[in-house]
Amino acid sequence: MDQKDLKKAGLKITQPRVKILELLENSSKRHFTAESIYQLLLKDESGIGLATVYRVLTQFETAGLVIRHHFESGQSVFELNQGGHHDHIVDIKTGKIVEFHDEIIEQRQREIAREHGYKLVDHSLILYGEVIDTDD
Amino acid sequence: MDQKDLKKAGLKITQPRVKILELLENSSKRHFTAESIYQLLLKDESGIGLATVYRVLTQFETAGLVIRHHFESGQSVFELNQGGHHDHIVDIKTGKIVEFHDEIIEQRQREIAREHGYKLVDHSLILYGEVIDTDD
DNA sequence: CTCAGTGCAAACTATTTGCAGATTT
DNA sequence: AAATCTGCAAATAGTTTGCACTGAG
Repeated sequence: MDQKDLKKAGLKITQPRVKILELLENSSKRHFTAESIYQLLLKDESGIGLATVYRVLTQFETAGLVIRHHFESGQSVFELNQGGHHDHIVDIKTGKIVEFHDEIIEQRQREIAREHGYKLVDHSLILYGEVIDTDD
Repeated sequence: MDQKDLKKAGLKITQPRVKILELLENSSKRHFTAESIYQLLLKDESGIGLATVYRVLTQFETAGLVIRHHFESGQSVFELNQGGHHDHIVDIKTGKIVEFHDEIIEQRQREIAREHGYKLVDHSLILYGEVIDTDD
């Protein structure tokens, strides 16, 4: 079901695009920087350049296959778009990212936008947290 | 009440710091990029360099005088910290920024963090909206 | 007078782009 | 073969830093 998505987006099925898509789908992690993807590809000796990683990710973003986040880090973070919208909790100590979805907040955001005369088009919500007690 | 804050932060009272603080306090706008502050200073022929603007803003941020936001724009946006926490609505057409505060959302964020085993330390919420009809 | 602060240019980080050669269809 | 795509190096945007000089206390 990879290549379908690429074709649908009007993108040729090339080695870099397939490799990157596979990586996004089959990795245990869900969040990547362009650099981290580049590093993973290096191990595979695919010979794919960093510029290509950026180009492919941007194309994927445009095609709606991938979502780009702007966390405080300075680097963009990319994540496969699997439909269900969610927001993120970032562990300020470890950088670990947890996903969540909350209808109360979603609903309230729409109301607030409305109250100010706006239609909510998009939003970005990131919670920064610290683990509460973990003596494992 | 300018210089007090500077002293409290252990910063010498220099022309660039005073000028920038004044600008943040007395402008009709509340949100600035480093570049926009630099441009305003240019008009005053203060001879203050862009590097200094960045240095001063970073010092102000450390001192808690200023808050730095990371909107999608790629540029950091700075705002005078006047105590009351708030979040932002960004008009996707004009870039205009509206502030709001909502206790329901604030409360819910804490609960969600808790539910996931985190203590909420900070958060970033930005709504992107489109004006609903304005035939003025 | 001393040390923090500043301007300028150079350095850096993340990302984008031009171009000639390689790939997909 | 035609058009798209890629790798590399160079370009760009935003921000930071080294250093010799300036200015606040």
